[in-house]
Amino acid sequence: MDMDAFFVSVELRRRPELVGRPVVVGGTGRRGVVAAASYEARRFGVHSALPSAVAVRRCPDAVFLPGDHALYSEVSAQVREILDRYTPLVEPLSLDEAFLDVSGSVRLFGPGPEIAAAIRRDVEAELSLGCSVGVAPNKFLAKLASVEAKPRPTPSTIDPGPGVVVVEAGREREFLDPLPVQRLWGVGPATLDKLHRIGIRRVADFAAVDRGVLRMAIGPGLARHLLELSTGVDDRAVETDREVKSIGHEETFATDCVDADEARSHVVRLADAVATRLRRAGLGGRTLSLKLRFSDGFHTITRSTTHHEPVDQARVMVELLGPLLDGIDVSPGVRLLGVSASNLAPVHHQLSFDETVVEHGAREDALDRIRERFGPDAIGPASAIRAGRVRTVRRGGQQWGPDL
DNA sequence: TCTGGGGTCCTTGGCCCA
DNA sequence: TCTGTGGGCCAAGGACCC
Repeated sequence: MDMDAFFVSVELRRRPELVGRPVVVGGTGRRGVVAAASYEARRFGVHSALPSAVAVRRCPDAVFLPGDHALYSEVSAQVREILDRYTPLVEPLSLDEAFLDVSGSVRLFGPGPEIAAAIRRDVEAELSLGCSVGVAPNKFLAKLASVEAKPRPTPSTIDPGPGVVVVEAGREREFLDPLPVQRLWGVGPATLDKLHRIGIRRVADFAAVDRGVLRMAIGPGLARHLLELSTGVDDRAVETDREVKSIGHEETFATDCVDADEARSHVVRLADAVATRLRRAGLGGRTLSLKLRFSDGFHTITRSTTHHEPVDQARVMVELLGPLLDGIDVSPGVRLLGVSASNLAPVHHQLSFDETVVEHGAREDALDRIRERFGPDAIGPASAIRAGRVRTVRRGGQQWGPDL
């Protein structure tokens, strides 16, 4: 199940006067990108991940909206409620997409295509939103089928699309063969280029390719993966509760950071946000990573360190990340800084005999409680203050680029 | 007037150790 | 003792996805 132009459609419910116009949700600043575009905007070549500046050029008449992550999460939860009626096996992929295993629901609700139609009816009737559904024997094919089911913008009009596309078992090749190879999961720009060089343009071309040549071109792992997908094989189950592997925050600045002290205060702020989320999840990260993107050529580096025990305190995180940051020259200009924690494991403060950690743990617990009562901006680490103001990092708070 | 923020997974290379 | 070798962990980077 895949919501149609989700963020834009949610916005149009409260801005009905914009229906039928090119509408773009995303970053409005110089370094912003498009998060979602209405089908009217897509006719001008505007699509998600396109730099906002380019989108403005391609479609000067488009209405740009800043986006409201909290609202989209709320609506996403309402969609989820509808999906839950039809099966307990729902795997959310993002706010606007989910896999459903309905193999156990057929007796109650009818075959897959009927369930798909019922879900579309419910979503439309109760939420005034459109969605597309792919019905297939596995996740990979269902995902591709849902894309085929989507509305299509044409130069003159918008074709509403079939809404539901079914790929029946035994007819996988028929469906897959004519598709361009970039539609396969795992084929991005880099791999596409390599595949083109060895003459693979459509999924059908995999059948004739020399396996050795393919392995040489893209590596054995990806070769095996794509050969399976090209024949419609995908045995991944629908997973209802996938555990998180990492928690992080990153931020692109409106103006480059060239000063080491300023960079450090950004790291303090980001670490504080990451630590807060870790504590909320009852987790700590053994591996802490720093990410920097330089303005010169979009070049990105990461530096990481692994601690003997999971960390969920911002102060400890900064202590560990500080030396990594000190080893990097920021003077050429840094456009993005990120902090993330991986290698996650539960943290048990009460078992620690290290007085310092216990003391600071209690302090950060108090921080969490103050934020719960008075809001996320109520308090923050003093060392994160620049220009006399605490600026906290919020999930989705700056989702699509800086404001300026 | 060029590229966000949240992630996942894979590969490579170094190091340690059995 | 010397020399491989292979596994496990770690660090860094890259590709990809929504």
